[in-house]
Amino acid sequence: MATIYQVSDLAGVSLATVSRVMNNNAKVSDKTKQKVLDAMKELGYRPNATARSLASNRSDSVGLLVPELHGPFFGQMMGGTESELRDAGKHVIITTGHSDVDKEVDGIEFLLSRNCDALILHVEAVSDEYLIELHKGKVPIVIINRYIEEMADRCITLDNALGGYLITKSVLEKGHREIAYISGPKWKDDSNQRIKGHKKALEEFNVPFNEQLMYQGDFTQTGGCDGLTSLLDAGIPFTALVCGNDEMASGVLATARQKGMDVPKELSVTGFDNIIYASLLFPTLTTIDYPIRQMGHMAAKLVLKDVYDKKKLEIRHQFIPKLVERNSAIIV
Amino acid sequence: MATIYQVSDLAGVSLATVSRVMNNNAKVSDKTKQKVLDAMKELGYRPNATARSLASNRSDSVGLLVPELHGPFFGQMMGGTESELRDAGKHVIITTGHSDVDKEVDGIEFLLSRNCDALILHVEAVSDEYLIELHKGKVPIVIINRYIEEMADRCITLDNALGGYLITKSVLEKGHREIAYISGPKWKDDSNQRIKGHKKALEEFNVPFNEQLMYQGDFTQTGGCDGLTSLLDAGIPFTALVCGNDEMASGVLATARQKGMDVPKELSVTGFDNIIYASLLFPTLTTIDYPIRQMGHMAAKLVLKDVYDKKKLEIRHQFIPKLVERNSAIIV
DNA sequence: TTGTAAGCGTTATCAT
DNA sequence: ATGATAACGCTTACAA
Repeated sequence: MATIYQVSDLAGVSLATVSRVMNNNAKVSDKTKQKVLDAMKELGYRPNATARSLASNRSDSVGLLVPELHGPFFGQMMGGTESELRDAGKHVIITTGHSDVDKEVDGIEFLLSRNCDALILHVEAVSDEYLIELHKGKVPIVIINRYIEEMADRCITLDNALGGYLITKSVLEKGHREIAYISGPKWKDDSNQRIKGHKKALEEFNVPFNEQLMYQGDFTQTGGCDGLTSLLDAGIPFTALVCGNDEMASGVLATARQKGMDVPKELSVTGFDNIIYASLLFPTLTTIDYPIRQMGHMAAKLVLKDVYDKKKLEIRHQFIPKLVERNSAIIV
Repeated sequence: MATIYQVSDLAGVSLATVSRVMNNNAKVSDKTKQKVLDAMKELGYRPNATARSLASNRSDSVGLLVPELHGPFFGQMMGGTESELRDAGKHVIITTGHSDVDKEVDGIEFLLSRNCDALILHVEAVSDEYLIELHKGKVPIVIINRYIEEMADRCITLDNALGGYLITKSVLEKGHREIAYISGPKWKDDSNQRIKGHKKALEEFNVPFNEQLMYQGDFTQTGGCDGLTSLLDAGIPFTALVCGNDEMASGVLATARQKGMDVPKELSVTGFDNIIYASLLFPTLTTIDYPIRQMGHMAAKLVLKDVYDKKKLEIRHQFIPKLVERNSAIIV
C-alpha cells in the first residue's frame, strides 16, 4: 500500500503539500496540485483512515448501535441512517447491544475507541444516568427511541403512548369491550408507554382494566404464540386482542389459525409498528405505523447538523404514530 | 481521555510495560501488573483502537459488506456473522454496496482503509477479476453467496441450481405442467442458477420451457406483483407459478388475493429462501430453505480460522438447500 | 522482568 | 505557496 511519503517523493513535493491536496483545505498552486494528483493515481494511493483519524481526531464515520442486526424493525432504521449519512460522504460503523447492559457498554466503548465523530444509539439496557454521563463527554450522541429529559435535544422518539391510545381506541370504537393485551417486556420503556396509552383509551370508554387479560410477552413472534395460548387457557372471554407489536401479532395470527379460530370473525387482532410484512399477513394486519426509517434518517440529520455543520437541516424530535386500518380487526 | 502515558506515569512504570499488560503477550511480574491495572482503573483508561491499529497493523475487527441493511435475508446473514465474531472478541464493521459497482468498491476501500483484519463480502456488481485481484492483496477476504473458481476456498455458497431444481420438481410432481416463472434480475448469478435448476427439472419431466411464461423480476415484493399481473395479461394459462425468491412470492400472494384468485386452489405458488415470515403468509409458503444465517456463521468461522488462528474450526464451503413444503402449492 | 526509542501514516503548526 | 517537524497513542524490536 502506497503511503503519503511515496506520493510526495514521486511528485517531488513535501508531505504537507500532499496532505493539503487530499484535504484541499489550503491553497496549492494548480501546477503542484496536478503533480500530486498524478502521483496519487500512478501509485493507486489510498489514504490510511486510521492514521488520518489518529492525527486529526476525526474519522468521518458515525457509530450506530442497535439491539439486533436482524428483524424488520432495525433493518429499516439502519437503512435510513446509513443512506442519509452516505449521501453526505460519511460512513457508519454498526454494532449491536443485544439489550444487555454489558454488551451495550461494550459496543459503545468499541465505537468510541474507533474515534467515531458521533454516536447514534438505540439502547435499552443501559441506564439514563449512564447516557447522561456519556453525553457530557467529547463525542456527541443521539438517542433514538428513548426519551431522556436531561438531553431532550439529543433524542428522536415516537409518541408510543399516543400510538397505544390510538390502536385501543380504534378497537373500542368497533364495539369491543373485552379486550386482551399482549405487551412487550416490562423493562422496556416503549412497551410501557404503549400500555399507558392502552389504559387511557379504556378509561375514556369506561372500560375497567383487567389485569388477567394482560400477558407479558417479549416482542417476538413466539411471545405472541405463547400469549394467545396463555390468555385462552385463562378462560376469561375476550373479543379483541391488542398486541404490543406486529411480530407478536403475527405469532397470534399463526397460532389462532392453528387452533381453528377465525380472525377477525371470532377475534380481532391488532399490532404495532407496521413492519414490512404487516400487509402480507392473513388477514392483513390493523396496526400503528411507526416511521422508523424516517426516524433513522432524522437521527442522521441531527448528526449532520451538529457535527458536520449542515446548519440548514430541520430537525424534528418527536414523530407521530398513525393508525393503519386493515382487515384483522372488525366491528364486534 | 486518559492515554497510556498517564497510566504509565501513575503506575510508575514504562509505556512498554503498560502495553504488555493490556495485551498480556509478555511476562510482567504480578506486582507491576497489579499496579498497572490499578492505574488503569483509576483513570478509567480505555485504549485507543485507532492508535493501536496504526501501530500494530491489526484491528481485531472484520469488515462486512452487504447489499442492503434492511430485508429479512441480509439481516439474518449479518446476525450470524456478528454473533460468531463477537463471541471470539472481534468486532464487525458493516457497510453497504447497494448492488452498485461504485458503491461496492467504495465500501471495500472504506473497510480496507479502516485496517480490517479480513473482509467478508456479499457483492454482486463488482467483477470476478476485481475480486481475484483484491484477493491477491494483503487482507484476506471471504466471499459469500458467490462462487469464483480461482478462489474457491474463500467462497461460502449455496447450491442455487439444486434449489431451483428441487422446487420446480416438487411442483411437477404435483402434476403441474403449465408452470410460469418469475425470476430475479438476469445479472445476478444466484438468480440464473435457480433458473438453470428450474429448466433441468422441466427437462427431466419432458416439459418444454416456454419463454413466454417467464417474467424477469427484481427480487422485491413489487416485482412479484408486477410479474403476476404481466403473466396473467399475457393470456397463456398456467397452474403453477414458481418465484425466484420469497419476497416476490409474497407480492404474488397479495396480488392474487386482490384479484380474487384462490391460492393454492386456482394457482400454486412457490418461493425461495424461506425468509422469516414465509410461514406467516397466507397460505403459508412452500419454498426452499436457504440457511443464510448458518452461512453467515460459517463465513465468520473461516475468518477466525485463517486470520485469528482458531485452527480446529471445521469449514464447509457449500451449503445444501432443502425443500420446505407448506400450503401454497398443491396437487393440480 | 523492565525500559528506551523508533516507527505506524497522517495532520497541523510553524517557518520560509 | 511550500517545506520542516512535532504531535497523535500505541506496538515492538532491542537493550539493559
